[in-house]
Amino acid sequence: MDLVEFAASIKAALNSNLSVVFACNCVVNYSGRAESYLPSGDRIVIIKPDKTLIIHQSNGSNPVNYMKADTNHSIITGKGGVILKSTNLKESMHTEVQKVHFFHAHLLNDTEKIRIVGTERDMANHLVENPSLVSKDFKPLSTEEHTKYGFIDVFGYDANNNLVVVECKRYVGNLNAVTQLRRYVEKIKKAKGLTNVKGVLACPRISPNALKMLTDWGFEFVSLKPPRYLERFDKHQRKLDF
Amino acid sequence: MDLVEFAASIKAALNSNLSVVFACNCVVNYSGRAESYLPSGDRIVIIKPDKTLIIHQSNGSNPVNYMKADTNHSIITGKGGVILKSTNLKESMHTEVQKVHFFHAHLLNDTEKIRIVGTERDMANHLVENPSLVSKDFKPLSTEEHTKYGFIDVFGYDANNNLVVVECKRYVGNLNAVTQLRRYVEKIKKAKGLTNVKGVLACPRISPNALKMLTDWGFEFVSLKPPRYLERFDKHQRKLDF
DNA sequence: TCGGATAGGCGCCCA
DNA sequence: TGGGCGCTTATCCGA
Repeated sequence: MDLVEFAASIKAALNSNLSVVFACNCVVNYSGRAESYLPSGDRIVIIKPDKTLIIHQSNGSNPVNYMKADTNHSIITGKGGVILKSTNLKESMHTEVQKVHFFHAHLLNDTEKIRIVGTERDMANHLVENPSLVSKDFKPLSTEEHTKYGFIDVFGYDANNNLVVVECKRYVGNLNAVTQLRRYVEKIKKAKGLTNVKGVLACPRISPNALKMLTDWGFEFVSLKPPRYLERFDKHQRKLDF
Repeated sequence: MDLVEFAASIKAALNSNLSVVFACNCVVNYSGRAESYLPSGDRIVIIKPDKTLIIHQSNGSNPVNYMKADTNHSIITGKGGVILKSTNLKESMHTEVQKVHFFHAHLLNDTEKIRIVGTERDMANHLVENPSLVSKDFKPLSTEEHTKYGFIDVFGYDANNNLVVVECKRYVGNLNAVTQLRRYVEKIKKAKGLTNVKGVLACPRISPNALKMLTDWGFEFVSLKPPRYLERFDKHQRKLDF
């Protein structure tokens, strides 16, 4: 497809709610929350009906350049090529298109949303249903994250009526997770005027540095994996293989 | 393109280092770090030469499903449709393709890397070159992040030879930034046996809660925007408009 | 809209 | 390879 046809096609598509997909040789400049410059090369460009623009190089799962939804896109044709000019309130991007490898504009019908299981919230609910995973004497009170004491994953008491704060992490517990737990414990101590508040970090495993900081601060580590209710699908699928 | 042709085309493309781009109606199942299920709908699918797979719905800048680089992709054809089976060491994904709207496999030549200005590191360098932005008497020592005391943005002394630790944030300083700064200051105090170590959080602005915690801990807020050396490009481009 | 926190975060650097 | 952390983080959720 030549640049003249490209300019006409993309102009038409941008006035619809089609999804635009093309590959081209281009130069990209961005100015907004930062500044960036990407010299000439072949990339894949997608403009979605919500006016999100993403530009992908041939590696990695993140776009090299992008503009968020509700961006205005316009086409400027000149002797130097075609420029896709994308602007919103705080940012602007210029994509100088030199050569178009292919172009498609297609209506995508999709009303579905992804369902994900195995999040931090799922871990918290799992702990409330199985309090012995925290400790023999743990009595959970709530998973209400937005208490007035902060956004705490699980909250409860031990046998001596000491408050227990549990922070869940899906993956490896690190220094940040420990400081977060510490912040919650201190907040509750101050708010309630208590000196004995237990802190528990529940995650599949924990980094050595984080474990040291955790024990230095008198907190506990509980090994816990996120629940995986759908794990059967893989086996199920295998049965359906043709 | 019918499913038979699609199966043959994608098989051929997967054995090359072409970038594969297609739109289709599909159902996606994922199992790995979590589990997910995405019912039938039209999406854009990209498989890159590095074997990254991304699936995009018609909104937002992130893929709804994805597999990272170095994933193995295979095609299974059956009476129910074509299944793209993607697996790596810890994860698996099944994309059941029901209908193909378009398909492209293209060689993308791109050796360029993006250059970004206005990062946190740029802020740190800017402070070293303009120490008075921190305070009248600030004498910067280094921007070496990976000291044995932690990954500290800027490090220096004040007029009384007190150590000063500066943490930079590109955007709004929040509770997490303050706890991070606090962790660094405490680590240095302990390691060096000091009682007077200053902590400075440098960012464009700061949330009220974070400011309270910052001052409670005796730290300081310095208002600082990330430097934007390339800001002229936009004006420059405007001159070049045809 | 802002603030706080998660994410199947990703990607980069360094020990 | 794993830990630590920035990111034009994006996205969600509650106040």
